[in-house]
Amino acid sequence: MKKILLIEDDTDLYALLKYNLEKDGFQMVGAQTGKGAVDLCRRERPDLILLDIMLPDSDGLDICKGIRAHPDLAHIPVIFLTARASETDRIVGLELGANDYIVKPFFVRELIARIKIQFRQQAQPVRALKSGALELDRSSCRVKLNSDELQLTATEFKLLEFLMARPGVVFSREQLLDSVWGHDRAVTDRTVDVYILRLRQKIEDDPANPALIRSVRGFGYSFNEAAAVAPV
Amino acid sequence: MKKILLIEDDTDLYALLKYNLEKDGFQMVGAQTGKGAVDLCRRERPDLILLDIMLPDSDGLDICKGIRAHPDLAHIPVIFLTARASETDRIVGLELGANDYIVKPFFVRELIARIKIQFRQQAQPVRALKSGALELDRSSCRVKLNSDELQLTATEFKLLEFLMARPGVVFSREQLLDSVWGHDRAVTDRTVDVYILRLRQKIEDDPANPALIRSVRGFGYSFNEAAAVAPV
DNA sequence: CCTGCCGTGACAGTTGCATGACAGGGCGGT
DNA sequence: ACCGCCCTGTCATGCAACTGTCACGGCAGG
Repeated sequence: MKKILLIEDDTDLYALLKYNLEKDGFQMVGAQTGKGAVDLCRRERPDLILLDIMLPDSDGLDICKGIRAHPDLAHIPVIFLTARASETDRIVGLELGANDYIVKPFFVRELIARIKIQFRQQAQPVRALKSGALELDRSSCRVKLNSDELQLTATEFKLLEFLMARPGVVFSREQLLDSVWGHDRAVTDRTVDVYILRLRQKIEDDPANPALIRSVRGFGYSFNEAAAVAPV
Repeated sequence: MKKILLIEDDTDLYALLKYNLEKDGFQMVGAQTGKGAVDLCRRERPDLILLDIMLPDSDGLDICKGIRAHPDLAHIPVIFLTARASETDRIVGLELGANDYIVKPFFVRELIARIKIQFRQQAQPVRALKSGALELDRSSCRVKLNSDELQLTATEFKLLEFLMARPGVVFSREQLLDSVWGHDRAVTDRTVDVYILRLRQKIEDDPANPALIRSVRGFGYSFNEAAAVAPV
């Protein structure tokens, strides 16, 4: 869950945002004053900061500068919320290191969408498939079974990746050839059998009694969706 | 220099933006129609896309969807430029994968500031990369192995930097050529092999048994994420 | 029982990668 | 402007691993 620090002196707006953002699943911490905002930030380590520029006791721009100057906090996205709509204000705010600049009044849902953009950009592109003891990591092209790394060939990997991404769905040999081998390849459909065999020998505890890759006589093969919840 | 793709049918606005952005040091390519925008993108490989939503022949939202669906283009930031200011339009645009949504009329300088934010976020804040005995310093372009400085050529450095910044992730030769050499270079993919070889000869204790740069047969190469915690 | 589908082992052919050598060219020094 | 060095990119080669096919046998279902 992402933690958002909200610094806004307007009580009504503060409550409105807190309510809506919590409803959207964010954890909210906040202050209605700018004093000690950088310290608060150091303590709370939020994932994002919503910052009013015009605060009664201090300037949001200075707070932003302070955050950007702090090496441990500099990476945290800052979104300005402000009534200052002039061109100069916008430029100054954006060039000061803010990640977005939203002019009041604004739509709450647009704010939420813009917050999510900040998180989306941080999102790790780790794309892993997991099913019980079997783990497949697309980015590193590694497959683990009970934390032991398996040595799969390229075709074996692509076939397993395709099946694991669609658990429970049965694919004919022709479909697998199209999707894994490529439409242009002229390959016998029995080739699929052989690769299923090789995969089973590597990933199944008992290749003769396959628990992960299911043969569907007359149709093809599928990755067993129940494998994830299979008892020991 | 950053390359920006501008898709905007309004001739005046097109010219205005092209002029101002080029004055700011960006390389501009563009189209005044949405037809074949994704293909254009694949050819040009821009660093950012400015996209009008309402085009005479197609929908900017669809173009954005097409770009996000293409694995090689999905990472490119997209900024919508549009006269559609309603809440729903904004939300749809932002949730479709756009990185920003700017409502016409807008300030050109604000647009430029927002473009720069996209590039700022891409910039790696990490000055130094470290993995076990290997250290790479971006600012000084130096690489040390066990505190001994290595003499790397420019291409070797860029390749190592790219791989070390993304440990564990496997990249195809084509991706490496795109990212390290530049997509416009006409270079054989075997060139990558040679540079991997040269890097290994310099950074690996035993180049024949590489511990840092991993070959993934059929896929490409990756920097070994386990290298940092490798036992003695 | 019989037909057709599937599992399995072996094998020839092909691909992919590591490596050494080499020509062209850019860049710095003079 | 000239020269030379080092970088750059390509090629040829050899080896190891992977790929795809076949043939045989077993099993399931009708």
